[in-house]
Amino acid sequence: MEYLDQTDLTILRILQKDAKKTAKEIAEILNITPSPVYERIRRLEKQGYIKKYVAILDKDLINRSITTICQVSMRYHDEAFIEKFEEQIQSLEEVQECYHMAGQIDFVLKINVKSLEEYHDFVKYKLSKIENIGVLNSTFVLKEIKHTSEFFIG
Amino acid sequence: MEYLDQTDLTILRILQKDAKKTAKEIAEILNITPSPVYERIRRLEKQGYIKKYVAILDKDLINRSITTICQVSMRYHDEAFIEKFEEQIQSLEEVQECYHMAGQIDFVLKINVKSLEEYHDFVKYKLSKIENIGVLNSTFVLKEIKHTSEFFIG
DNA sequence: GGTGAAAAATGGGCCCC
DNA sequence: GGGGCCCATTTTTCACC
Repeated sequence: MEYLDQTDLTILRILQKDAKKTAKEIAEILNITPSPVYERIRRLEKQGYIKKYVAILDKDLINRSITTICQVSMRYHDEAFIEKFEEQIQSLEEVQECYHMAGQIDFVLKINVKSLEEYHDFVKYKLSKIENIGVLNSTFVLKEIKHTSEFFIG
Repeated sequence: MEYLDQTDLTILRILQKDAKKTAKEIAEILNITPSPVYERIRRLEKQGYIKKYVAILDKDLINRSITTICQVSMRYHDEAFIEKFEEQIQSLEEVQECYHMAGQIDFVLKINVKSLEEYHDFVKYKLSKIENIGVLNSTFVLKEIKHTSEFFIG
């Protein structure tokens, strides 16, 4: 694995805040010409540092205002059950995040829905249909204090 | 607030998956010319549906492999304490997400760090320095099953 | 650093509500 | 008459040498 220099890190910091910044703009910040900036960005994409570029939408405007954190524990912990659970979670479009955890809680899920009614339907018809779920504990987000896709670089 | 038609929704679905799709490519999918696609995207940006465009980085490659979910409860629930807590959390760059929750747990945080040692330092020197924290319970992510910035549209 | 290709952005004009 | 779409043009950016 090759290491990144300060120029690479600066480029990554800029792009994870604003992917629309042009190579020219970044070049001005770095006091170099646009060409090496292009090349570095292409390299960072190719090496996998930059996975993709996405638009971040306003969840209230697109009617996904309700966010819940849902803790799930399995009844049995066979490899097969775990894998099947993970597979099924992937396909649930309401689930934005899912983590397999250390400790008593097996999985933590973050779910976005339109309304409390929709969450009810989600749990009733989708989540609880997954077999082998033991404990299922939902808590509702009152306010989003911070939510970013950025990582601290450096 | 104006409503979005199916064309708008399709554009949003495409862009939150891949912001590099050109207006021309989107136009081909929609069977229209690029111009209305441009115009709609500008409008969606102006109206706030699209908040920003960002690069998604690989957290392992940039050395943020350790993710923890941290549950925090406050000792006192004065407005002033809550607001100060929220303010201080905003400025912690290790914290990627923070939600004010309903229920016994006041806040849920998602934190990315390089190593267990760094997490130790984070809790010791940053998080626990915030006054009025009562309970602080960290659990570690063993595996990221799903993590997307996309919302289900529709 | 420079060049050809491509995409973004803009403006005029058309058609259908 | 207005909104949305198409087409043509200019400007900017990209990608490659």
